[in-house]
Amino acid sequence: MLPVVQASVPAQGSSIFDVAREAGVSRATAARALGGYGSVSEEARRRVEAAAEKLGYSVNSVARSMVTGQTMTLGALIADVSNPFFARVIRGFTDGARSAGYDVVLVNTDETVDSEIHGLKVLTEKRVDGILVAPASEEASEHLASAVDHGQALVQVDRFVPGLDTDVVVVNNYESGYQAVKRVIAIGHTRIAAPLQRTRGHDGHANLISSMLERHQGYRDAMAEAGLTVPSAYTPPAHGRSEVRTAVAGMLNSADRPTAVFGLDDSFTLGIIDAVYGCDLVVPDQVSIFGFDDTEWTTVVRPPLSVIAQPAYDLGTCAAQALLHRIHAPDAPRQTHVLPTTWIERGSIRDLTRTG
Amino acid sequence: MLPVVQASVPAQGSSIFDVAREAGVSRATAARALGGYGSVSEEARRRVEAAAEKLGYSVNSVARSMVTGQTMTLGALIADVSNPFFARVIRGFTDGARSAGYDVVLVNTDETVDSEIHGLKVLTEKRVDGILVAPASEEASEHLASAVDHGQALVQVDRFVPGLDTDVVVVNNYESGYQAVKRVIAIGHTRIAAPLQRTRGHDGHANLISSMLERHQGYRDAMAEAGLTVPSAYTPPAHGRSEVRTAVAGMLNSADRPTAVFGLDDSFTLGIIDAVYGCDLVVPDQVSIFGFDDTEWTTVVRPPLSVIAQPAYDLGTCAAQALLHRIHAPDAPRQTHVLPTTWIERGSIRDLTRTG
DNA sequence: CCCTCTGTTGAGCACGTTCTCACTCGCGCA
DNA sequence: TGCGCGAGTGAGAACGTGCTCAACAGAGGG
Repeated sequence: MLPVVQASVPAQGSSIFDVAREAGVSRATAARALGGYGSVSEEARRRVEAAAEKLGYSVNSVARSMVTGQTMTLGALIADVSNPFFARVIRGFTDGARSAGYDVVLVNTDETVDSEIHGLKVLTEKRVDGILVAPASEEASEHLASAVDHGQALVQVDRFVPGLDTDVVVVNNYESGYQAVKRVIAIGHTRIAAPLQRTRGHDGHANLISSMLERHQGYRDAMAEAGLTVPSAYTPPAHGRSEVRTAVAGMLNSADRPTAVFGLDDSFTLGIIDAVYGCDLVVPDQVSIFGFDDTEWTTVVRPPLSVIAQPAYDLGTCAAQALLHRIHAPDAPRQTHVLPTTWIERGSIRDLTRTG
Repeated sequence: MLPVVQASVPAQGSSIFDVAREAGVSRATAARALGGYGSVSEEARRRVEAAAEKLGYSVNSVARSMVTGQTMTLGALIADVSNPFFARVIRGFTDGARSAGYDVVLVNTDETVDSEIHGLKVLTEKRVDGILVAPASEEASEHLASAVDHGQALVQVDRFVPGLDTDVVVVNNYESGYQAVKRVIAIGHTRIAAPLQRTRGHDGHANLISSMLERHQGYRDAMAEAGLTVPSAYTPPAHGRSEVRTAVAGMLNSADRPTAVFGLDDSFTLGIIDAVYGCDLVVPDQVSIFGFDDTEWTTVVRPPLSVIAQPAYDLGTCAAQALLHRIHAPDAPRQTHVLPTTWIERGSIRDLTRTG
């Protein structure tokens, strides 16, 4: 009877102990050869490398993390990856992390505080080295403050909780909204609408999002500065594309129809376009539209859409850099990075100062 | 001089040992109380829970993984999260994983074999319990085969490497392309174009992607079956929106202009629309367009776009389920899940059998 | 009184790695 | 010969957890 030949590549993976035995050296020597530290003879190094190759050895990062105290992993707590804006932020974040040898665990919160709390707990237990967060609420943020107190490296992106002592990476939402509306006023518009993000707090929390609030505040200040009043019907609270569609359809059918509508984000702008088409209105002749965030589709609608473009990818890379810097220097002063937006004039806004 | 009071919540986090000491019990008892196994007296349980609360104790998942051998983490090796299709797949995948207590590490490959190899290596070292992969190439896949041989749980999504022994979750790409083109032929079109995905192999690999190939094969078979010849100018190889735009603009300006153009994916369809607009052609009067994948913008272009909709989110959840099942039952027979697509008729295809 | 059974507890091993410490050996120099 | 020195090596600690094993106390039955 032939002896059973042991499989050269065990299913459960081989440890450095197996490599050492195969190479005929101790664990310490094998570790030195593979880890590239200490001093190892040329002969031993060759044998260890051959053994590792033969056994298909793969370092166990989990065990390494036990010793080093770092997981080389970052966490990302965002609303929804399938939202194109966050998708680009995440892409930038993973690229920035990866170039420094870090990987990213992704958690979606759907703007829900409960999910954010649970996600934060899981990421903490997984001992990620840092966390990117787009906070779900300005109000309910004790869990984030607690994480910061425990020394967790945190960076807030897109929006931020006032008073939370972390690095922040945002665009100038207030100024962008203010300037865009000012431009639209300058070409003769006086009736400008801007649906407001509706707070939805099934858990009793307000869910105020600073970025949306600031954009809207910029809009209101530009209106007020020009001496224009904003009827409350122009700022209906809504959540998501279909609610915006309904709300905007209502105001477009009213006697006091706005001449321009401002979409605070991608989904709002889509809802506004839906409503305009539903009311059979012509853009920009009968109603002008402008939005926040320049997604891929803004050039395939007719007329192409004028937008405030924000550098979503760069927000992600910048956040990664800030976070890695924080991990490296925990006590360095917190920084707020404000990235510039770009006004892209296309053809969706009518110039009312020109006749015809 | 006042004695220095030790911080109640140490920055580097407390272990179960600290909790046990605080509660005045042994590590084993504290572990039992917190882990909910074995038997612990009511008194001890209360003291341990109070101590854990006071110290802000958080289980160390890394150490737990050392013992249990599982990380409760899955990996995702996809081309690009900022691609809306993959963003939705990933959302479905993370949702499916999360509902079973798993988290997801995200790695982008940009359809590059080198990145895929490196990403697979990292995920393996991190000892993820399973990996979702949208293979970058049919040809260069030894690394994937090797992972399967080593017992790594793998599921292929959107596309697959023939002969690779894993679960597969796809849509019926061939049939979808075939049926769509057959419909278009049925309403009188004979000159139908479909730009082909260009293989870009800077590393010498072919980078053939089965999903794109199958859609295109369906198109060619439908054409052949109707006795229609496809000039090579109708299937220019291109990569990405701008290359497609250029290629399609060329054929639209030629004498042998197609009456309909089929976009094999989201970015192709966008490029086709770019070209049509650039040539000042009217859709569908002068040229018809239909595409694969129903993204959010397909209803805001005029006319709204007729598409083959695919359940991207469901692909993700289905892949998560398949992967979790595989982890639980490593030797169960491999399955291929084919999810249905939906033909959505909107208004971007002209019926040539009707006059006017 | 002794024995058994049950509830509760603590000691200690294992996971796989990184890294420190101590040891051996060969060589050069006083 | 004795000593120091450096290269190379192995033993072993540490990280924090899950879990097994043995011990111990108290209750209850014979």
